[in-house]
Amino acid sequence: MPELPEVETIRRSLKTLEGRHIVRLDFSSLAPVETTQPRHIRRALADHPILRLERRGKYLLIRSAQGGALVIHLGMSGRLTFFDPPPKKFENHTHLILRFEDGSALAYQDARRFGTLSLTESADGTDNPFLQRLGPDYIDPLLTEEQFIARCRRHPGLNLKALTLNQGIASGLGNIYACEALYRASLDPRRKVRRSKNSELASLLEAARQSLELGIKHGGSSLRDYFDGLGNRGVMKDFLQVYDREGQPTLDGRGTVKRIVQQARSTFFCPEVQR
DNA sequence: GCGATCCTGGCC
DNA sequence: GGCCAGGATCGC
Repeated sequence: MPELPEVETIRRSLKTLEGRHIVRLDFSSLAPVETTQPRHIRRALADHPILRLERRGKYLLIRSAQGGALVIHLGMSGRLTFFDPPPKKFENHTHLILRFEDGSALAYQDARRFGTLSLTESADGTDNPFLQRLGPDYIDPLLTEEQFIARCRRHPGLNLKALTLNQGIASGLGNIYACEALYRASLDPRRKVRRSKNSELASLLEAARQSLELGIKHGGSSLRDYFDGLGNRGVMKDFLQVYDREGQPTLDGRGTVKRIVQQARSTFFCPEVQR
């Protein structure tokens, strides 16, 4: 479900968590398949305040004043919601509840359980297997064109759609913003990296940045499941050029949107614009 | 590099 | 009942 703009919006909406003292962590018996042992997570977080929230690609980090951080991936259906006061009974599929000293709570909910809950004890996350394989953030200003192109060139056989979805090359794009970025760069998602010029890869980086920043500006795309940490919707859906518009004109009216399947996922694109 | 696979829920 | 869904890993 959530891509970089959605996770960033959630992060910003949960600024209220900073300084809140965690007194208890309640895990469900059906936590996501990839969950670090609850007792390890408890040991790292319980009885200490939250220092701040960080983001790496689509991962959200809840950093404890103790130094370590809970590393959350929301998968397809994950949701984080702050409650003050919390309800007596939480919604179905709530797998973790952080309870704070003042009675408020943060709930992690994930029906499909594709998400992950893990830990890092280091500042840079290099001790965490998920963060370890992550490439630089697309919106990290320290990521240069040259570096991005070099990282792309390691995968000459990938088509451009698969390239954009690969979090090891650069991180943060998911299916929505991958389609949007390729449209913005006027690049055909079926084209191979080896058939692409350096200037085209550079324009893909720039297009990805603009697509993601626009998503952040509009609070993310609420298509079905996504809400920020306070339960608010994002309006980016109204600004999407091609995603979920099969058979309709692109938002800017430059052509008609087609849907194809790549890597077993829908790609929305406009053949008249993208070559 | 590609397809199958992990899950549940909503919609036709 | 079948198909689809903001994801990513794993085995061939």
